[in-house]
Amino acid sequence: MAATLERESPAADVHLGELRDSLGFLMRLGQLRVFEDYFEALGPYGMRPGEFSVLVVIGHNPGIRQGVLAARLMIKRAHITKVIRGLEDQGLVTRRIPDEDRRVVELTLSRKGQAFVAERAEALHAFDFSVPAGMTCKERDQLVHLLQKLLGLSKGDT
Amino acid sequence: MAATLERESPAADVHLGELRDSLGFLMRLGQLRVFEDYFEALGPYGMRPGEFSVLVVIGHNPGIRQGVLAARLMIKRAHITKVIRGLEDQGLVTRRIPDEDRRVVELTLSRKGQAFVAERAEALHAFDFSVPAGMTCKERDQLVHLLQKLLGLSKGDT
DNA sequence: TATTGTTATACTCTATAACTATA
DNA sequence: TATAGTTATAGAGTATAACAATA
Repeated sequence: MAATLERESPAADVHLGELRDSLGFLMRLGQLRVFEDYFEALGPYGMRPGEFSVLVVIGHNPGIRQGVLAARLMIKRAHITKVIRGLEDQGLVTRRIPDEDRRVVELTLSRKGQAFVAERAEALHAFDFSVPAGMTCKERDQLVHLLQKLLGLSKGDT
Repeated sequence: MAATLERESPAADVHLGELRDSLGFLMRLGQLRVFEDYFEALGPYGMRPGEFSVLVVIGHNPGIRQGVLAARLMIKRAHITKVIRGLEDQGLVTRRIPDEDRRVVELTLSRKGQAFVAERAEALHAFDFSVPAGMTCKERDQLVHLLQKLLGLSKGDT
């Protein structure tokens, strides 16, 4: 009963047909499922997945250019602008326009941003090491590994 | 160059830190990646993933109740109402309120809806059997299998 | 009272294109 | 001319709560 947020109907025996083997369909539903668990575990900490991943990546790449960040996170340029401004307004992120190329924006975590991430790192870590219902720990690791391959992260850098 | 829709920056060597092993993060990016391929392959056919999966499931479950459909597809009741009305306006779906329980709505594909799905089934099938760049066919199947486990579809019905 | 679906509202995310300033 | 970022606008998707009809 903790599986779905809104399980007012028994969706048990529904025939999915070809969707049952569709990677796109399974990825979509799988993401919803995992995010459900994510919000259950981390919602109280006031972190939304998208924004938090932006903070983590900036934290690991001080001075990263906004466009590079957007490309890596598959966020559109027009959208990342809004996200970054939001984080800047909260005092979590610092923008800097370097003299070498005054078109680009370099991003860094502020003291407050570093603290914000640090405070939530443990909860995120705990969640990431939890095992989804119905899977073994080994299967979870295998899933993570295959997703890394799908995304071309297998032997790339951390 | 076919990988990302908007690759205006070399997002190559970005450090992801703990995100690299985060199931939620990987599922989110993975879904975006797969949907990118999906739109590239099936966009011309005028199918959006969400709506199309609704049609396929109704096709495989004639007379399915709206609430059951929503629960299975993890769509909120308030949202499925709009989706179904849109499909009804296009003449693809038929709604029926049975006399046994006049609260519920039973959904069926119209002739036109059946044709719509049939016309696109082959393209979908071809896409679902394609292998994402960087993966072997075996790895793709393994990924599908693990996602089915994550979603509790392993031994359930079709 | 509980259930099913609907309506209304607001917010997030995405998509697109036009714009600026810099190179 | 090309690039990096911004702005504006529209649309899709989602979340929430209040509501009507029916059970």
